[in-house]
Amino acid sequence: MSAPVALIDCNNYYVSCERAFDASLVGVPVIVLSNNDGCAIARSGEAKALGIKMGDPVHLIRDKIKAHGIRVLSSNYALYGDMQRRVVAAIEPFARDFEIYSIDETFIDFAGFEHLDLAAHSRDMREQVRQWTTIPTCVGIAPTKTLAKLANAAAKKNQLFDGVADLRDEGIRKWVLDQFEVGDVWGVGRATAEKLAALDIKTAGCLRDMALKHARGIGGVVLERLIAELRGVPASAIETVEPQRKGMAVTRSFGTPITDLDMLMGAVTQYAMRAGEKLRQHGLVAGRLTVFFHTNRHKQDRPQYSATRTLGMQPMTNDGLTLLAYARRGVESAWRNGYGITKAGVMLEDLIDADKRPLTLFEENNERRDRLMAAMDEVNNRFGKFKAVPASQGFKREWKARSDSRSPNYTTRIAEVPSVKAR
DNA sequence: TCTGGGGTCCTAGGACCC
DNA sequence: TCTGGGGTCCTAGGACCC
Repeated sequence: MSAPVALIDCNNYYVSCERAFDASLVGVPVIVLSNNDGCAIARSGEAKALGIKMGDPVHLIRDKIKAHGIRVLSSNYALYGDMQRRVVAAIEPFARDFEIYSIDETFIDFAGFEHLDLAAHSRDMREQVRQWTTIPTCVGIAPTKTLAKLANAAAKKNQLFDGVADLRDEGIRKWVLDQFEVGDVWGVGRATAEKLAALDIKTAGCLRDMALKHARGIGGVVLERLIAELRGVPASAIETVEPQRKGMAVTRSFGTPITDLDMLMGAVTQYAMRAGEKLRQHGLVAGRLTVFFHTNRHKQDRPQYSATRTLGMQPMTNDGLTLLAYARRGVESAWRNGYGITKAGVMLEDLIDADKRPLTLFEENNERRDRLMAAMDEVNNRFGKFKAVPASQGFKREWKARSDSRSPNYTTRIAEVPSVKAR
């Protein structure tokens, strides 16, 4: 049998982070909203029990929120990102190697740990995370990542497991696989689940037993690999080094629709500058920029317009003002009067390390510009976002996303650190 | 009034080459 | 009747994930 892997996953992560600093949120239904306060992207157990679904638009559940006194919070990514560091620090001593898979999930390589009682070991790990961060977690152990995902889901769903499910045992594995729907399997989305259902493949157990050749026709190599994993044959390794990123994006919905070119330029200016900041943070340059904007697709009775412009950038760059110039060009060429634009974004592709950047013929010396960017980064880091901006960003930012009930930056801004009062 | 943001991977098809 | 056979590279779009 292949070496065991585990997945440790934080329960209701964003809500749990908020609860770590606000005891009044414990024991009551809580939801955390997406950017722009649009829909529910995290729910406490109590909120789930009230029937709030992942992604429910908040304006459609107003009645429920009111009737049950559900606490509603805007998302606070600075807090969640910082808490993740603490969670990972607690996990680290328990693992030989690990892969941070998402903001609330970490895969663990337990190769060489087989002599331990891994369930007990995992319970100790959960306890460590809880002690350091108050955040509750579940752990799934299995021979493959896909099975570890299912094990984790089983640990969350079934009290019997007491937070840690080990699917290395064939009998338990079979029992669990027959309990989960095919759409619950990691990598099976709605489209594939529908195709499989038409073939009467409805549970994870059925999917495991599907003929590989048949699977290839339905879901390509992806589904084929997934079935191998369900059978206990690893098709995806634990990636312990962070892979080079392929793209980077800054996109936002607007608090109110934009009908004016200058105002759209204001938003796009901010996104391009922010994209440049992200490039510099990661020590990268980009060779291609895409700018897009569109109307509200949920309002089909209104005039719709959607535009995308992709521009090659030579030389490759991470200079904010250069990115901005490309983005402006794209927006100008695509703009049409008479539409209410509700979302726009800047995306960067062809990323490489800044020090591997190919030099082009007759390239100018960029030292002054590099210093300007470094100075802007410094100002914005020290004094807060958007303190140093190009004039085209404007000062009003009327299109700014809503974020009406964001919690304080308890751990990342000194002025917002909670204080303990002596009595 | 009102529906997120940021990623990855795969596939099909076109352009181009020998 | 009938119009090569590979390759590579690039792009757009779909599907999926958290």
